[in-house]
Formats: sequence, C-alpha cells, structure tokens
Amino acid sequence: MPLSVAPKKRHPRPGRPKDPAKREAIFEAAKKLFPEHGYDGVSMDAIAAEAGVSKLTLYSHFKDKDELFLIAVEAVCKQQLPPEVFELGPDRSCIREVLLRAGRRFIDLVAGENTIQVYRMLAARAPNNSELSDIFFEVGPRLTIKPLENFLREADKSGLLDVPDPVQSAEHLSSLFKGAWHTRRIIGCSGQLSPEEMDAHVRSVVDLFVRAHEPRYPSAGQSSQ
Amino acid sequence: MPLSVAPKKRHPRPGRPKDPAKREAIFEAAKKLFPEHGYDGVSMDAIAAEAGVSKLTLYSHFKDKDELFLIAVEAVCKQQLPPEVFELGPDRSCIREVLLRAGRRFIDLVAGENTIQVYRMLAARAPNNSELSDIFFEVGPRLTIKPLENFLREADKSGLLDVPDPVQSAEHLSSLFKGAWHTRRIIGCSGQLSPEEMDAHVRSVVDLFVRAHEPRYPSAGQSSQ
DNA sequence: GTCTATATAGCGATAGAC
DNA sequence: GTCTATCGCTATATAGAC
Repeated sequence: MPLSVAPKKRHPRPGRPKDPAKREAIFEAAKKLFPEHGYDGVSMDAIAAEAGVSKLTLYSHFKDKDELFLIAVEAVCKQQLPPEVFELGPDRSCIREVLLRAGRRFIDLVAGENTIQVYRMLAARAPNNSELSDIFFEVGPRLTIKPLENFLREADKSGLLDVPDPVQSAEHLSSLFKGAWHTRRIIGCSGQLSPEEMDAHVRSVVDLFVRAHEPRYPSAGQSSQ
Repeated sequence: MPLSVAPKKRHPRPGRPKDPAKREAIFEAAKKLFPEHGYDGVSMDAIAAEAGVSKLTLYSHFKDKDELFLIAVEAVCKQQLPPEVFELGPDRSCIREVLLRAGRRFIDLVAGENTIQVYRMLAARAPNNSELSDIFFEVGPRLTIKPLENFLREADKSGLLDVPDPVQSAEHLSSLFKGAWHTRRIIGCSGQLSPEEMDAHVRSVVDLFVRAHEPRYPSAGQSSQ
C-alpha cells in the first residue's frame, strides 16, 4: 500500500486546521532538494528554509526525515512517467522506424536528469530502503518497459517479428537501449553522449534487435513449433 | 595521475618514522568500511576504531576524509578485477558454449557484492567526484568488456560470427548480460536472481546475440562489403 | 609519533511563548 | 498551529600529555 501525501485527520476538526499550503510547500521543497543532494546532503533545516516554514511546522506535518524522504521520492517516481507519452503509435508498417522512435523516447526518459537523480538517491540508501527501491522499480522501469512489450507482442502476432517471449525480449531491448551510458550517468562519469552518438547507438541497437528477431522464412507469417 | 598509497617522505628522516603498519591498517579499514556503509555512513572515528589506532594518527597519515575515501575507492576498484580471470579459453569450437561460460563469469563479476558496493558509493557522491567515477569506469567495466571484444573480433575473423563492429557488439553483449538485475541490485531491490533464473537469463541472451550475429550464408566465411 | 581529551559545528528532533 | 530557542547527539578536526 503506497503512502499518500494527504494528511490523515483523525479528529474532524479539533482546533485550527493545519495549513495545506505549508504542507505542500514542504512537500515541494523535499521533492526539489532530495533529488539534487541526496538523503544525507539535505538537512531538515534546509527543507524548512526552502519551504519558508519553521522546522517545527515541518515536524508537525511529517513524522521524521525518513517519512518525508520516502513520500518525496515516491512522488518523484510517480510523476516521472506519464504513461501515455510512451505509447507506441499505430504505425507498424516499418518496424525499424517504430523501434528507432521508441528507442529515442526511451533513452530520453531513462537517462533524463530527474530519473538519474532518483537512481542516485536510491543507490545511496540501498542498504536501508529496499521497499522504496521496489516501489520505484514497479512504477518506473517496469511501466516503461510495458509499451515495448506490448508492441513486440503485436509485432509477433502480425508476423513482422519473431518474438516468442515478449516479456524477455522487451527487457533485452530495454537493456540494449540503456547501454553502458545509463550506468555511467548514475555514477556521475564526466563525458556525455552527443545527439549524433545517441542516434548511432539507437540505430545499432535496432539493427541488432531486428536481426535477432526477424522471421527466418519471410514468406511465412508463423511457423509451427 | 592516480593517487598512491605510499606516504611521501619530504624529509629523509626528521624524527621517528611513521608506522607503515598503522597506515596500512587505516587503509584496510577504509577499504572495508566505505564499501559497506558509503561515504556518509562511515565516520573517521569508525575507521580509527576498526584500524585500532587513534583518530589523530589517522589524520597524521591522511589529510582528510575525502582523500581517504578517494584512495580507498580507487584501490578497491583496482583490486576488483584480476584481468586474467576473465580471459576466454582457447576453445572456440562451440560458440554458444563459450558465450555461456563468458556470460556466467561476467555476471558473477559485475553483479558481485563488492562491485555493486562500489557502484553505490560512486552514485551517492556522483555530483562531487566525477573524476573518481571516470577512473572506476576505466579500470572496471572497460577492462571487463575487453575480453568479450577480443573474442568477438576473433570469432568474426574465423567466420563463426558476423561481427563488423566488435567494440559496439561487446558493449551490447555486456548490456544484455547485465540486464535489469544489475541496476536493480545497485538501488537495492529486495528480490534476487536464483541460479536457475540466472542461467535462463544467460541462455536467453546468448540465443539473442548469436541469432543476431550468425553469418547469413553459413557456407561463406566472409561476405564482401 | 601516538594517545586521551576537547573544540567547534551541524545534525535531527523537541519544549515553551504567542 | 506556528515560531524562536534549545536539547542531545555525533561529526570532523585539533591541542596537550607521554
């Protein structure tokens, strides 16, 4: 059961209601600062200052630093992926073109600054918050791969590709798109991919993938066994 | 110019020489603790205690925490990879078998606890130490891929595989072997690959890779153009 | 050169005034 | 409910005794 941002009001209205705007300001500050500097790099004072509230107000809305970190990261993960942005178009005439477009979008998403920051945060606290990493993986990478999987499944049915295991192939394709650069970005290596290099990489991946999955007997849509 | 562990003695022998054994003890403690708990998770007190020396002795041997962290991580990276352990055997008769063995070794290495800990450390301090990450990538992943690259180049020459760009193909193969599990381990997801799943994964990768690179006209060793 | 003891600063979390 | 001021703790880094 994922945590929620909404405060739980046990008593209908015992006194003056807490200011939702302040809670939101704290929440926004956490979502901004934690990805930038990591768990240990952000103090509760810094969050309070960024939000423009006092530290006690902060503690009145959130139990402790861990809780705030948890819901902040979770929120960043969820707002990370607008799932429809990655739905592959209905154009399946040219399989390579569709995969090329998909690859560019995929890389833009998983190698974007926001995504990389989430990975870094989670890596830093890996020994502590394995549940948080699990959540991230479900709402992040898992959902990102899904459109690839669906596409491959349909490509297999229509005979454009030979994909007996769409789940596994989608994961392979995802790994190929990420390549070595994804990990390099996470650990903060200096060099960056130029747009030309990125394009060459995507082409290379699509070449390899299509070559591995193109039907062996082009005239036959499906082969028995 | 990488840092060295050896102390620089500016004066030949001004007084009592510092105890090299204590320096080594501190060094060993740092190499043990930093990978386990990360930069912020390890205090100088903890290192001194682990090494069995006082904190001032520590500071007399190393300028500050950053310097100690730097040379410790660098040392862990370098001792990480005995390059000969990954040299592929001379048996190139069955290409799939060689790749299967290579894949298992490769995964054992890059998904091992030590390697993953290095990734986590670097990710946590990514905004600060990009040079350190660069060093790691050169002495780590880069060297690990090299044997794959050499093997693919020879396989291409002997006509067993069709690998026009061994560098790129080796990187792709590496990405496939790592798969999603490598990243999942870095961020500390809970589930782990069972040996059976690992084996299935490697087989799947080798299937895909061989299928993509097997010569199209089996009888002809090389194709022109 | 090495140790015990300490200075200084920052952390997360809290008590009391309004 | 919110703020100012502070507790208790731990961090890095250092001064004085041997």
